[in-house]
Order: sequence, then C-alpha cells, then structure tokens
Amino acid sequence: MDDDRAVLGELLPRLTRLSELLSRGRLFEQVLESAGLALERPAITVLVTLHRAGGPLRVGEIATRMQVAGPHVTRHVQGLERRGLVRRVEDPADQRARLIEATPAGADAAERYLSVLLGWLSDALAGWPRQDRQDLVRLLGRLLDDVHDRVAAAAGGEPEPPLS
Amino acid sequence: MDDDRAVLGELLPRLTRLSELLSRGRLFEQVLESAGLALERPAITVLVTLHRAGGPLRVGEIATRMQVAGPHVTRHVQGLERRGLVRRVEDPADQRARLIEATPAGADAAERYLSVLLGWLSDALAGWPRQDRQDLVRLLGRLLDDVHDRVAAAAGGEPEPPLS
DNA sequence: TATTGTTATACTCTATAACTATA
DNA sequence: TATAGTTATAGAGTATAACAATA
Repeated sequence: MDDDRAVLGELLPRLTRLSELLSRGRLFEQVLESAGLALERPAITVLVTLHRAGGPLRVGEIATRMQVAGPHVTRHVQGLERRGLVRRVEDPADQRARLIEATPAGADAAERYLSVLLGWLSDALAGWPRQDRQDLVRLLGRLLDDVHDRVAAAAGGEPEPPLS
Repeated sequence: MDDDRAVLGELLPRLTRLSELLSRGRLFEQVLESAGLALERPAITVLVTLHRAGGPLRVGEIATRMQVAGPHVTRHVQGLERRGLVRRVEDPADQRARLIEATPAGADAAERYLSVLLGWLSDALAGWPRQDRQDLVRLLGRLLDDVHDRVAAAAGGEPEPPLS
C-alpha cells in the first residue's frame, strides 16, 4: 500500500492549495471585482442566499443557511440596505421578525456574480473531457462527505484522548 | 451541452462546501485539537513549512512559502518562540536576517499534526477504489491549475471593463 | 540606496454576551 | 419566559506603512 501513501501525500498539498485559492487566494473576491461589485464576500453570500431562496427570508433563516451567527447577518444586511440592495420589511406574521428582500439591484448583483463565477469555472473546465468533469464532481462530492464524517467522528467520539 | 451546465451547477456548491470545510468549518483547527496542539493555524503552518524545508529558514522565506506578508510571520514566530517551539538564530551570512529553526518540541508538533491529518484523510478514503483516489488527485490538481490560470487571466488582461 | 525584519495600525470575518421588543 | 433581532465587544487572520539595522 505504498501507493496509497503516495496518493495521500499528494492530496494534502492540493487541499492546501485549494484552501488558499478559495479563502485567502480570494477566488470569490476576484469574481466580485470582475463583476464590478464593490461588496464583501459575506454580503454577496447574503444576496446569493436570497437569490437561491427565490424570495424574502428572515435574518435568522439567512444566518442558518449561511451557517454563521445572527449578528454577522445583521451587520451585512445593514450594509446591503444602505447600498439599496436589500429592503427590510416587517413580517406580517411576527412583529419581532424582519423579512429581508432583495431589491431589483440586489437581485441583479447576485445574478451577475453567479454568472461571472460560473463563466470562470466553465472556462477553466473548457478543455476537459466530459468524463473527467463528471468524475471530478462525483469524487469531490464523495470526498466532502467522507471527510465530513471523519471530522464528525473525531469531534463526537473522542473525549480527550488519554496520554498513554 | 446542457449536460455541461448541469455539471457546473453541481461543482459550485461543492466548492462552496469545500471552502467552508477548510476555512470556516475548521478542518485544520480540529486536526490541531485532536493532535493535542494548542496552536493557531498560521503557527502550525510555520512549523510545517520548516518541517518540509528540513532545516532553518529566514522569516522572509517563510513568508514567501506561506504566501503571506512578512509581519504576519514575525508575529507567529514570536508566539512559537515563547512556547519553545522555534529558536531564532542569527544568520552567519547576513546580520540583518534571522534564521528560524524548529526545536525538537516544534518538530514533534509538526509531525504529530501531519500524522493526524494524514490519518484522517486516509480514513476518509479508506473505502475508495484505488482508481478513484488516483483520479481525485489528478483531477483536483488540474482543476487548481486551470482555475488559477483563469483567475490570473482575469487579473491581468482585464483593465476595468467598460460599462457598455 | 536596497534589503531584512519589526513595530504600529487597520480592516475583514466571525463569535459571544447583553439588551430590546415582541410573543 | 422564550424568541427575533440588534448593539457592543472581542479575537483571529492578514495587510500596509513606517521604521531600524545592516548590506
């Protein structure tokens, strides 16, 4: 199984590079720039979340879908509101809640962002055989599931390992 | 080519999930915890960088390899030095520079970290056919190269697109 | 004058705690 | 009393600018 070790040894730097490309390497930030959008990443994520939902969402629901804490959403919604990209309307069903709704400009921003991002991915994969593209998506999905499971196992079943 | 669109549409959420798993989902932070290391991620990255180099490196060289700004490295090296994980020795060839050298404890930390991380990856891929593993590494590498090129193209050849 | 590293400062992302308004 | 959201605060990661020491 030397071969397996070798494959693992190559996987690690790739994951590291991917992490850099996605988070600090700022793929998403550069897409924003290229789309002419002067928005922070969490802000566009709010807009994309609303876009995917196809309608207004509560602040708490946005936070859940983005998997972040509430105040984080509050802040970025405020910024988006100042820029006229979302509106905050009262929830008729609950006076405590606020429904966040994309304005036409906000919906347009989300669409432009997604369009540039998909365009870039499309360009990147342009020369790929169809089979490779399908394999990539399939294997990446499985990797995510399996790594997620492994991480969950470590978090759950490992109550401070003994020193022995 | 509807098929291609569909594949792209699936790739995007996977990249998003991966980004979350790696950066905010804190895969690396959880590995640190599981390895019993009370270190920040940049700090362990410094140690791993030294480990890979196989010997002392200058602050600037560490920054280059980590692709971060100099002061960032300075700060984390200071923390590592306080914890006895690295030593700062003078560069005999250049009195301006400082060579950063892992102590035995620092080398041990890097090894434990890598060992846990590789173990997790190994577990995650345990049930995979060998061919799938090899394909994953190959396709992931190509994806990184191609996306990198596409991003570079956007950064280089796109001097503020006209409004038309 | 150019380079290495450090100090000072600031910004982004995100979290938790405390609080307000409503249920 | 519980819930939705906001305000206040804090900490990690990282960048740039100004500066010191040495080349």
